[in-house]
Amino acid sequence: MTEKSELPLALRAAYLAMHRHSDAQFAAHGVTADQFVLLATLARGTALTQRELARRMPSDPSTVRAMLVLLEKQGVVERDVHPSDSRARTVALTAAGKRKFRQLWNAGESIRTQMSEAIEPAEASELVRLLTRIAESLNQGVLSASQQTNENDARVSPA
Amino acid sequence: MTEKSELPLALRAAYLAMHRHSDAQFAAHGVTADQFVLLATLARGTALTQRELARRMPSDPSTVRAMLVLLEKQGVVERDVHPSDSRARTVALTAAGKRKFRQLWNAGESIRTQMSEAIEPAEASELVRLLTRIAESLNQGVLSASQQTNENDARVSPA
DNA sequence: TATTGTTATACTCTATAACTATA
DNA sequence: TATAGTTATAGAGTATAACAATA
Repeated sequence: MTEKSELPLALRAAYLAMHRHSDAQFAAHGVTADQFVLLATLARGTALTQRELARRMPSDPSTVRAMLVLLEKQGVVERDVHPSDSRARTVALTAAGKRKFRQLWNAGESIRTQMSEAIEPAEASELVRLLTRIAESLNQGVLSASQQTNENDARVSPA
Repeated sequence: MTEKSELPLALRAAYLAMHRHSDAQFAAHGVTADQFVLLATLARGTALTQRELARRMPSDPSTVRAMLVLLEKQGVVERDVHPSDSRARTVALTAAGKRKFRQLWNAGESIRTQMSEAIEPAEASELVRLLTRIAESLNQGVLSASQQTNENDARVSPA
């Protein structure tokens, strides 16, 4: 019962600490922690549609659009018409965006190190497992049918 | 190495899921998840100064002030001059604020239940322990001397 | 001199709803 | 009819810097 009421605040405290340190670290590179997540998502799955990008963040399509507009101004992201669905637009890192992302990944290394070294290696994998399970449990029944596509779907090739 | 790079995203995913579900749950009561955290902080340590409230959230004093202005309009929070330090102001829940907080606590019960039931009880206490350790590690050296006061300090009685 | 809080200001993220164009 | 994206709009959190009042 104690953990039940403490867990939300502990989760919040850990996330906020990470988020603020990340913002501080990335500020020198002109991006926010959330923009870093967007770039990282693109780096792992190139040429996603905006909708698919939003689903993976996870975030809202209109939020993602606002972020993309900012990132396009920086020249790190570009949008092109989708080859088979002319309603849709694909999003990808530019060459400059890929360089920027590598810089950002290195800039974030100290935070990742500090987080993983705060606990034992076995505890880290346990922690990831528990966090993932909680996220899945909370999101149970929230995703619409179209959002439940497989991670390997929704590339440029027809979903 | 896998966990090291996955942990940040897993932490983010779990927090965002919780935060969005909380916002949705509290929206019917006219408050946000972050405002709930502020009210909960007040409920546990009445008559804090704004600065101390910000430290415990944790948040920024000017952010907290913006939130307090919104909450004062709702009549759930009141600020009074500090009895011994007339620069400072104490913040407390009004009677209506205490009622509101009890409603909100009940409204959040389903989320707390869902989170704690997604994992084993023993895992829940482990999870809280690991999250707390990570937060502490990240905040190491960040707090200024005045912020490192004991949890029992900084009430209305002289700190 | 240092600290508490306020004010002004600006930016990012968030999200809903109405809309256009296309599937 | 449903879907992808845009636009307009609004609000909420975040944080910095300059300032007044007080310790």
